[in-house]
Amino acid sequence: MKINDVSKLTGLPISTLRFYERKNLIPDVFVQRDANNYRIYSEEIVEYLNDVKALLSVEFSIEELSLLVNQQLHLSYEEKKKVVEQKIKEIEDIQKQLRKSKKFLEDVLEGKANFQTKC
Amino acid sequence: MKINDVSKLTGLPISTLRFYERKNLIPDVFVQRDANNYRIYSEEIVEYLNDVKALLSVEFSIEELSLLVNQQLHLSYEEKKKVVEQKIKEIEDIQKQLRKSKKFLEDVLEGKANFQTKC
DNA sequence: ATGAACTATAAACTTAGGTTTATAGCAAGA
DNA sequence: TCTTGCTATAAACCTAAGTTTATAGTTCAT
Repeated sequence: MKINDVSKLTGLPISTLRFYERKNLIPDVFVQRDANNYRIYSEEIVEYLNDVKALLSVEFSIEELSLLVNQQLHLSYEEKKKVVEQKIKEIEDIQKQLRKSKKFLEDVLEGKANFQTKC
Repeated sequence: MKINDVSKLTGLPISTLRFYERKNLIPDVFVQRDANNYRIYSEEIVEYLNDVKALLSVEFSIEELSLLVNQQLHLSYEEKKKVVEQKIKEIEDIQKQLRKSKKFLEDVLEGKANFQTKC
């Protein structure tokens, strides 16, 4: 697969795929170069990038995710577990916050809360 | 209340309070100027800013929120309702995404999924 | 009445997460 | 073969959301 195929299958712009690679977010196993220096991707990159997209979309930064992906070989089980459990906690905090915001907006709709009345 | 009090009560840096004001996120009713041009805030600003923080933290941009806060006087009920319902939908999408990401990380912990085995 | 602490503004700076541009080498169908 | 399209890199550019800096006026405790 060449970069344009990956872009179409994942919805990520080509420029973003190259950018993620520079940020070390694309392990070598997923991409090699052909005789013309074109990137040739394995099929598995698609599922991998879908996970990456999901994790980046809210809770992980590129830097954090890159560290996790690249250092996991050198991390002990306990260390990995700590990082992942911490992230799960962060997700739960965001979920809590979202429930509050949603409630507030629903109250606004019902006239129970309102930016205006707060003024 | 002066700006330092608001900062302490909300946890927002003074620079951020001034920045939000420049972005029209602080309606005039919450802040006036004294003889020295110092900002004098009403008590209600604290609750307002807590709502603002919650909404900004995930789903709203400053620009969007500023529009909503400033234009709501001129919006019909139906228009406001549309904006707010749209935002609620966005929140629900984020919630869905978060549940997926959390599941993925839990699978990683249990060894069911793994960045490494994906390589 | 003076120095430390607080307030103000404008403008420059910062960081993350990309996107765009300039330039150049392959490719593939008419 | 030629032209349209795909690929490459480096470097410049962009936006959001703040933060920092420079400069100046104000206030308060001692």
